[in-house]
Amino acid sequence: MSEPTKKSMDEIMALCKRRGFVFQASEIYGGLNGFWDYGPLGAQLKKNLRDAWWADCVLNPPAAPGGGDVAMVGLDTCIIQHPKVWEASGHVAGFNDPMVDCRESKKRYRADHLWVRSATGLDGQVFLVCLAAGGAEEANDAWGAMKRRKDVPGPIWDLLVQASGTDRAYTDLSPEQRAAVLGPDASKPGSLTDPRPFNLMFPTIVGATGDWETNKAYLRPETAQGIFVNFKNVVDTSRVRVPFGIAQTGKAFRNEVTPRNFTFRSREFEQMEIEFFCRPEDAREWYVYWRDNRLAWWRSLGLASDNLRLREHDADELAHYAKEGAGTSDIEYRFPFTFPGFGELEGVSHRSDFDLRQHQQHSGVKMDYFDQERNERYIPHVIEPSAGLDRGVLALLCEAYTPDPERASKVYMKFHPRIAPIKAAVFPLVNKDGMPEVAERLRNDLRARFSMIEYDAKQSIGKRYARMDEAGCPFCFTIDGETLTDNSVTVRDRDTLSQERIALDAVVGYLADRLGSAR
RNA sequence: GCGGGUGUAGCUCAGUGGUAGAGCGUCACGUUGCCAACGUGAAAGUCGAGGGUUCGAGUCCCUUCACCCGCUCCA
Repeated sequence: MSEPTKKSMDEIMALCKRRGFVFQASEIYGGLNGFWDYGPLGAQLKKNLRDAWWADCVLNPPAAPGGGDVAMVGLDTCIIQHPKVWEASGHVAGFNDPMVDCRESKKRYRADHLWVRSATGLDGQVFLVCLAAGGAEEANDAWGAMKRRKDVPGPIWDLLVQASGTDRAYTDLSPEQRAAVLGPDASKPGSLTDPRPFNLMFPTIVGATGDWETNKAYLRPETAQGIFVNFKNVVDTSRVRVPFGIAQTGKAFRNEVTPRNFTFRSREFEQMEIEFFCRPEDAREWYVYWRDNRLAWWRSLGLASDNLRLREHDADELAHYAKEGAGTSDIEYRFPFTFPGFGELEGVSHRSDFDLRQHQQHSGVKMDYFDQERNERYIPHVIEPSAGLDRGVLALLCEAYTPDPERASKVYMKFHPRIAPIKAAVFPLVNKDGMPEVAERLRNDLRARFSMIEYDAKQSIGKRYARMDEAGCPFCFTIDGETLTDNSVTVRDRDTLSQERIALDAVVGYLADRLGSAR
């Protein structure tokens, strides 16, 4: 195993454009920040990844911890849900955090993390600010920590020592008072902006004559809630019993503060989410099951190098629904733009019974589940493996990108055959002498049986191999003069460049063996 | 949101005030007959967009958009 090296994101992006994997959205109008389109090869690659996920999570999930079957069903819910869904889920409150910028230090803070004490400086009253995420009690500790710091400049130190009074929220100050506030990382007062709201959800209007006041709705910021609000429907109609899971893929939308890093942080993106419902006592066991199986799944698609890792969250970074749960972890990939760091591909978290309980409370509909085997009633706990489909595609593109100065294309895409957009190519060595007829017949046979099959009779054979290298096609079958006499063809392997002769009528079997369940 | 950089053909880039260019790729024809071969030819550009200065702007100025990098943010 060679040392991981940093690939050039610029080169990967150039190839994505050149070969039709990814285009900038609305490109002819100058593009739109945070939006990307998939070209012909990218669309197929993304579909292959989505299909592999569905096949391995819904249709044929890994065996249960104690052996035996795991019950999984699929769902496809709306992008626009009732606005109350997002009040219940916490997104209306949580996605509207007011933020404060510091003009001097260029830092940005959540307004509700800023706590204020007053002091009297040379120019009159000054307000000091400290940073504390937990609330007023934690702010008290934060002041103590500030006083123990050795790098506080003298004038500020003088203010700090005499700062007094109870902690007040920054958001409670008047505009005049804010002008006298000394930011946590500033040297002079008045560098902080007013709190500005950040609406991470996309608002929209339902109804052709709707107005913003009465008909406001949101594009979903996650697919998960569509599953939770259908929990009862699935239980009542699908003959599933706890433990079981509901899976869904689909678009989600977030007004990211800073879309960045190619498709990694997009404002429109696709998720692949599972909500797995289980008894509270079994949450830890199922958490471990999904965490380990999801990691193994990404490995099985070719992200098998040191570029993939599992990271358990620390207690202090857990989301509101996951505190004190069975665990939360990220499956992370080392992207060129995060190198040597990692970026999140999938999060596996124990959401406890938070969501079902919230919806029960807000809707008034009972979400508890009667377990007939145990004769007990409870609201199930949830283990959520939530993967980013577009991030998965990006990781596959980055992992596959393999520079090779020795070959004509200088680079090839080493996709796992299962997710490679083009499964195989068929070439007549020469576009005459009966070869095209045989090649076209083979192409038709393969297309009837497998996914995307490329046919190319143009230009030299070397160029055609090189084109397939950049597209990441794993196998090329070439019909030559010998085929016409003995019905054999050559197979050219993308990764080894080796060729072998096999019988024409063995090609279908050859491909089927190597593509496995993927077609 | 702040700072830095970039933006010219599908891709990589040259072009410092005076006719829009090259290499590669793409396409056609010929030749070749297993790794971007060769020959001839062709298509392809709102020079990111808008405004200004100028006799004249790809080039200078202003504004704006997009992408990359560093902060920031990331339920």
